[in-house]
Amino acid sequence: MPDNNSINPLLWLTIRLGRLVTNKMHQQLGKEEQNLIGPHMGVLADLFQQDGVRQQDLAMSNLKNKATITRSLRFLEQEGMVLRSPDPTDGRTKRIYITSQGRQFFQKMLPLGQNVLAKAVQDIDPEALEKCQEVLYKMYNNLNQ
Amino acid sequence: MPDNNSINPLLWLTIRLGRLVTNKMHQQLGKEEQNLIGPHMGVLADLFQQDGVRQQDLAMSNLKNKATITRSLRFLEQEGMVLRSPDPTDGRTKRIYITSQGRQFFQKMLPLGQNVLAKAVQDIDPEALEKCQEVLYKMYNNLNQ
DNA sequence: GTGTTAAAGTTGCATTTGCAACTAAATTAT
DNA sequence: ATAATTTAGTTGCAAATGCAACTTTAACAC
Repeated sequence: MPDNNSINPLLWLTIRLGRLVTNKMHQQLGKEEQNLIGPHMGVLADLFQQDGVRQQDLAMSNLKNKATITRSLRFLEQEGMVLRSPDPTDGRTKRIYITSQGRQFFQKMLPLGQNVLAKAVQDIDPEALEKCQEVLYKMYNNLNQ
Repeated sequence: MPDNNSINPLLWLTIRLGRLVTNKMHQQLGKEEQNLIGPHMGVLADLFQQDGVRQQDLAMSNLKNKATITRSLRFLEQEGMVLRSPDPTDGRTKRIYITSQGRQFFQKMLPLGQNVLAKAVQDIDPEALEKCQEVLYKMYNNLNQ
């Protein structure tokens, strides 16, 4: 039976592990890169996987407010990492593209994620990890409706 | 073989799921409670489970900077949720206690977490969930060294 | 077609946050 | 014992964030 009078450990873990991974990723970055890109990494990561999207799309996938995305993109554009071009068929919309510089930069960051991952999964059965990932993915989809 | 040229889905999931759960918890709160306690909920949650701890302990378990904890506690103290009393044996340290008002308030919040949990885990095999939780716990401990 | 409603993005404002520098107290070295 | 180092907590500052209000454009109603 569910214990309604104490904190659920699964929710607690998702929140804290997410924060821990975020912090560790941030620590992996050098000082320059921390200031350069820290909190905007998620936006760049999304664009690395798919660009040409709208700011609203980035807001939803990043789970951040669209105003925050506006400012992240302004920053990333100043740094030459992304481009904003007006949508030809919808005057309200801007399509966001990652530049080759942005892509190169992000690619340099990928091994840092591998470092964090390696530490996170040490001594964990790969099959259990795979199953865990599937469950997390289901939880994500369940909640993100 | 590990794919070093793309974003690792497990890390991505931990970060995004944590953010999603945090957002959903926040949405569960009423307007008053959002302003009252939103980002300080984690501190109150920790104190609900164990109080009499130092601010530094709260910073570590919350994975936040100790300066942030200072300010969260100042806020929570003003709201009558916590007490700060000087440690009798160490003049640098303050011991933090949750008040009965704080405990009552947090207890009212617990069902909201159950709502989020119920949506998150729907249609997931309970045994798989249990295994997943164990893996997350291991990852947390691995990273938090 | 005109008027109404909805959507995409931006800005003002207040809050949260981390870092670095600081104070005060305890611990360690010598 | 005294000096140097470490630790707990606070504060100044700059950056990130969300909400609400706003502008501009599109979609819809009639």
